[in-house]
Amino acid sequence: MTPSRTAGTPRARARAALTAEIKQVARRQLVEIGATGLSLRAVARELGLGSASALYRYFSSRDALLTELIVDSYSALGAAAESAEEAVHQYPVLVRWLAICHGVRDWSLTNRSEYTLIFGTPIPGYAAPADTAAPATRVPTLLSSLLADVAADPSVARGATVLGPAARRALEPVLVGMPSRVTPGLAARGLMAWTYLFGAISFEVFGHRHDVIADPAAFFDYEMREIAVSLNITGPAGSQLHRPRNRPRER
Amino acid sequence: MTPSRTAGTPRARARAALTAEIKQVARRQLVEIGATGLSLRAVARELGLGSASALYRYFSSRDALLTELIVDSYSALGAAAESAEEAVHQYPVLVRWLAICHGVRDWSLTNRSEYTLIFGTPIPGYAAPADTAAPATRVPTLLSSLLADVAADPSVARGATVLGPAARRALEPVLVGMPSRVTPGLAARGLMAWTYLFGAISFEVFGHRHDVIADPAAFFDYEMREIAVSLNITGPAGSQLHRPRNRPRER
DNA sequence: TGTACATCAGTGAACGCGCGTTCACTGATGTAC
DNA sequence: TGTACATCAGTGAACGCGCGTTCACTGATGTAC
Repeated sequence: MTPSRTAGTPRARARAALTAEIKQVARRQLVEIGATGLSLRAVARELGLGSASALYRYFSSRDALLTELIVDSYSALGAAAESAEEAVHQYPVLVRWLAICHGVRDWSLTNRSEYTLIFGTPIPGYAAPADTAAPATRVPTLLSSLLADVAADPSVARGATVLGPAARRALEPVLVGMPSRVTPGLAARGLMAWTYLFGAISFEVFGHRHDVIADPAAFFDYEMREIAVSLNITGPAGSQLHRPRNRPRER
Repeated sequence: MTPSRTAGTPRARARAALTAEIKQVARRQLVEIGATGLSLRAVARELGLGSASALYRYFSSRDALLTELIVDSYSALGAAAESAEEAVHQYPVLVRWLAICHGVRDWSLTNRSEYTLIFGTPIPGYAAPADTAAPATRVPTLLSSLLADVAADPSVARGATVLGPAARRALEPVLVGMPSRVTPGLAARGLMAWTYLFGAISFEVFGHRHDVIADPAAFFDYEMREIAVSLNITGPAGSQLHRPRNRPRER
């Protein structure tokens, strides 16, 4: 906040501040109108700028602003997942898995429009540039390293997960990036867990669980434990004891 | 096609035909611009109508047109799932489950914009009226009756699926509408299967599997078989023999 | 420290385009006697 | 069968609004000597 703590000249600081403010306002507007309706003129209006053209000093086009918002969203989601995991890194795998799941869900519910930006309907007429690819992999990467630990943990009972040749070939792109300890069968289960995690959250965020599930948080906890079982993460009997304080309790 | 086969006066027939044509054009435009951008003027233009106001003879507003498209989409999806199941109704549960899954997926990939309409980002500013509720339940209803058959089938090995009190309470709205034979544990698995089915399809339709899975059809078949296992639908050893002709083969 | 110049931020008009909806209207189709 | 009237389909202008982007510009801030 104080000038001494911020790098650069006053002008550079003002620039950085307004850039951030523009994104902030744009994010807020996404809630009401969605990505398709995001309007530079409306953003300028809310910022009190006399003209929309002023924004072109900060973003080269509407799509450039959208791209930055998308990159920021992926990064924020990745950071939320990573810090949730980090907080319980020394606990058993089940606890870490649940921390990631709840971290992702909490972020998604708190930042619905940003979640929608990255996991909702692709924006018509908008082609995501390459910049968005890297931040998009943060959660998958985190899950991969968790899988590696699952594979390495001798205390985890492991059923033989056999993968047919067709499924194995289909999964080739995933297997390439996987830690070597992770067997194809486990990678397949991991991909399914990833699919399920975001499928469940999308259903909740988009309202498809509205009249279906009375207590979404409780059911989410239940279903993620079930998915853990499918990952061969069988919670230790005393896992209740290992659960960190700020995880939702099963009621 | 011939007048004798169509009910009503010539005028009524013309009206029905144009109503259908409007929806057809609107559906086509959804592909390019999405639901938010659906424009009565653009539809009128493509139809060769001299003015957009002519459409108000057929739909009372833009939202009314959207509602009809949504209802139609739910109905078409439901019909696709039902007919896929019907074609293999006499086969074992596993075959029926897979038929439903592939039926839903095939329809969704063929009708991406309609899928997006009902399972994509909610349309900002649009509130779905009650008319959409009933057709939305067709697939869940179909799955419920499949679950009932799973519960009744003595040849299906059933592990005791225990549901904690919290998860059970969370599921109450679902349990109310379930066939009585379906235990809460099975209902929970069924809800998870439903979540997974649409989670996987949404990922595919929205492009999140693009650089991840080389052969989406093959992996989809694999994952739905895995989900079947979680439903305690263990395929009979000879299920290969029972698979109907037009299901994709595992390669 | 003071002056001259360059850089940057923001303005406001303009271009060319889009939209949903209302309304008074012209003509054609259908109906009742 | 023929006429008089009512219903309906489609027109075109208008209202009031929105948008992204370009461009010449004013004034303030920063920099080099």
